[in-house]
Order: sequence, then C-alpha cells, then structure tokens
Amino acid sequence: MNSVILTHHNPIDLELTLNSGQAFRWIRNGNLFEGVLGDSLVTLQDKGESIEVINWDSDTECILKHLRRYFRLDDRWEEILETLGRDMHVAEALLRYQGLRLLKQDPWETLIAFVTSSVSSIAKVSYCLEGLCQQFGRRLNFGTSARCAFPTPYELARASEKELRSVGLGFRARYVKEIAGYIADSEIDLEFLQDLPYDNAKEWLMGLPGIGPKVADCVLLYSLDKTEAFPVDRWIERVLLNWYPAYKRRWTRDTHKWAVEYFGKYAGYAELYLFQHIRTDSKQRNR
DNA sequence: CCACGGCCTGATTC
DNA sequence: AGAATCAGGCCGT
Repeated sequence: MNSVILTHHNPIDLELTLNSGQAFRWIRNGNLFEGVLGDSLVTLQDKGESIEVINWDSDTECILKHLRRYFRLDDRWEEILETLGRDMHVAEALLRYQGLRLLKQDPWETLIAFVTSSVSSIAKVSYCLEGLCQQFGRRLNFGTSARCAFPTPYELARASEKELRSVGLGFRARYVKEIAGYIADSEIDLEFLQDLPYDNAKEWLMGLPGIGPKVADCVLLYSLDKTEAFPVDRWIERVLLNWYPAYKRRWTRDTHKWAVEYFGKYAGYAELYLFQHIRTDSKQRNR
C-alpha cells in the first residue's frame, strides 16, 4: 500500500466533484473516496491544499499522472473564471460551488454511463453501472477491498441482452449491447474523437444507437476534452428559460448553439455549475 | 422540420 | 396500501 500526495493550486472539493453527476462509481466512506481508475483502486482524502492518494499499485508516478489528468489540473483556471464570471448566474455558482471541477474520465466508461442515464436517476445509474462491473468486469482485489474494473467492449459484447437487462438497464440494454458489439468488432479506441473538431466528434457519437445530442455532449464534455460541449437536459432547459431572457426570446430551437455563442468555449463549465446550482436548489426546496 | 407516444424499472407521490 | 407519475432521452412514426 502506498500513500502519495497530489498537489494542486486551485481548490478541489471531492464531495462536490465526485457526486456532481459526472461520475457514478465513487464510494464515499467517511471522508475517504474510493474509486476505480482503469485497473487500479485508489482512495482519495481531501487535505485542504492537496489530496492524499492511497493505492495498491506499484507505479505511483503513473497514478499521480492519471489523477492530474482526471481532475484536469492543467486547465487554465484563471481564464475560465474570467470568461465565465461575466455571467451573473454562473459567477454566483462559481463562488458558491468552489472546488467543483470538470473531470476527464475514460470515454468508453463515460459513453456507457450516459447511455444508461437516459430517463433515469443518478442513484439508478450508479446501481446499474456497479451491476455491469460486477457481472462482466474483471474482479480487482486490493488488500481488504474488492472492486471490479469497468467491463471492456469485448466483455459487454459477449453478454446477452437478457443478461444486460438483469442488472436493471431496461430498454437501454439493447443500446449497450449494440454499441459494445460495434466498438469491439471495429477495435475502435474512442480517444480518437479527441482529435476531431467538436461537431464531427458529436456527429460520430450520435451515429451510435441510443445516443442523441444530450448524451453525446455528456461524453464529449466529461471524457473527451470538449469544453464547448453543453449537455441540454430538462434541468438546464428550465434554467435557461427561467434565468436567461435572451434565451427565451431566441429565434432558434438550437439550444446548444445559443449556449456556445453566449458562454463561449468554456460553455461546458458553465453547464456544470448551472446544473449544480439548480439541482441543489431543488433538493433544498423539497426538504 | 416538428410533435407525439412508447420504452424498462425503481423511487416517489397521491 | 396500491396505483399513477416521474426520472439528467432517444427513436420511430
């Protein structure tokens, strides 16, 4: 077992970030967060100015490098703050949810996660994904902990639709099977999408079954470095209608286009913060 | 192009 | 308690 320190200059709130609806497999245990990155299990603990990383992998340099990318520590934070801070609502959210970060996750896992998220709840997505991992992923044992790796395209392609339904995927099981089959057969590494312009990458993703504009944008934003992606779900649609008269008066139905024109190339960050804002507000109202 | 119903299923609401 | 409704969409008509 190793313990290493991940240093960062700008705030990271683990609780906020890992439960913001970007990632679904982190497990909180007190103030520890346990997750699976590739084939390694890591436990994170907030130390204020840094994060302590406990892991069972021999190559700690590799883990640190992975985490630096995962939390996007090389983003130009000042530029992001300056660009987005011009909008009143986003500025408020940036302040209120300090430490909420965009993640860069594995594209394959993110793709399946957001296909699963369609007309579902975060709790259910977590449940389904954990089921997928336990049924079809490789078992990983680390000391006293045991988790499972996210199944590869091959592992999911081999599963029957019925087996996939057994973990609670419902009508999404067919999408998962078809996508896994296609990716496995063509031996595609989804990272290639990172080198494509946003529009082309989105178009490619939307060619897959079960992937429309919203899911495609989630995959692009949360795993492929496309910060101009702006996932529009019912919450965000509501936010824009309620808070942005300029949007309400719009002549186009293309919400994404409006958002990028309005928020700029970091529109995805704006979405992340606005989503957190509306979700927290609505939780508090129901209390 | 737009509008609409159907889709699995667990949780929440009435 | 049991039935309706909803939940971070997408697809076919």
